[in-house]
Amino acid sequence: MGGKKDMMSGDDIRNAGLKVTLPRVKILALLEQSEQGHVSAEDVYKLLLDAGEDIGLATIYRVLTQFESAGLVTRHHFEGGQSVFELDRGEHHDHIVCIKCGRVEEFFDQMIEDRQQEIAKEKGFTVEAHALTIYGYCKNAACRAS
Amino acid sequence: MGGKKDMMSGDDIRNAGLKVTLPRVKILALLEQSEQGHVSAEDVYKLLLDAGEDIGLATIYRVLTQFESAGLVTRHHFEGGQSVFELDRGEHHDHIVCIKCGRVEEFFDQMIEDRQQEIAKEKGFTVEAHALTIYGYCKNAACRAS
DNA sequence: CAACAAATGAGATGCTTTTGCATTCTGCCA
DNA sequence: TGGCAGAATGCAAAAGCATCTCATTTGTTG
Ligand SMILES: [Mn+2]
Ligand SMILES: [Mn+2]
Ligand SMILES: [Zn+2]
Ligand SMILES: [Zn+2]
Repeated sequence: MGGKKDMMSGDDIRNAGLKVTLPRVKILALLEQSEQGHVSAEDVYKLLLDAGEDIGLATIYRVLTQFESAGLVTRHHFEGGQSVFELDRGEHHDHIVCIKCGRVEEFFDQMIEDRQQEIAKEKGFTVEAHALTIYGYCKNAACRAS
Repeated sequence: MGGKKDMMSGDDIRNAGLKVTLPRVKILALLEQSEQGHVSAEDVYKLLLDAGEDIGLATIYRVLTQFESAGLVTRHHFEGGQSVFELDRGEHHDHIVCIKCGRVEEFFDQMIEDRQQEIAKEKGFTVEAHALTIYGYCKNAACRAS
């Protein structure tokens, strides 16, 4: 349960019951190689354009949503309007985001995970998901000057 | 730091550097008495209409945003499109939301708060804010049937 | 390689939130 | 208390993000 995975391929697309099309392959590859790992649909659109792939924004949204349903991709709702996507490598984690430069770092803390379960139990809830995002200034010099 | 506050009034509006207008008074009163405590701008709009106050939706958004800047109100970005607002009574807390009926409960856990600080420190971040929301099914019978 | 279903692109559309502007209201002072 | 300047409001238009429609193109399978 929740194993690792390093490389996504056309097989993953096929296994999701989707046709292996050029847009899907390119989008998956981009997520794979993406510097930051956390990108908006528009980021994907522009990065692909830079790479010479003119794929419609509507298709990007559609594909990302399909990938999400298939469990290949995770969607986050950080502050700032646009949804942010990242490849789902099977290991849950939460995020800490720099509100100055946008840098995103990941973390996983079992203690926090456990406490959430306990809190939910106390309140009679069954946990399906959770979103924890810390916002602050990263160590970057330029981000320090508040 | 972070004291309690039970009743908001025109003074709070004035102290925020805002004129005490009917829309502002009504919106603040509604948040004060609101059943659920967590309402969208449209909720506010409709509830006020029901109460016979026809205040423009644009004004509601403007006022809520101003209240937020003034620290009278907190805005949350739960899943589901609309922003959710609540009166800021000065005591930080996080939320657990039923994805079936929408019920929102609040909790505060010092252990989770502390761990976040530690994690941020490890990563060289200065924490400015955080958002933790647990999603699941509440104890309500109708919400149990997954 | 034909045939058909699935997928794509471009633009329309939907929804939430913000903004521009003419009109109305508040707070303040004479 | 009356009047004024600036602030606030309402309405409609616009903006931002995401989804949908539909004609056309592209995988996939036999
Ligand atoms: Mn991540
Ligand atoms: Mn709350
Ligand atoms: Zn930074
Ligand atoms: Zn419920």
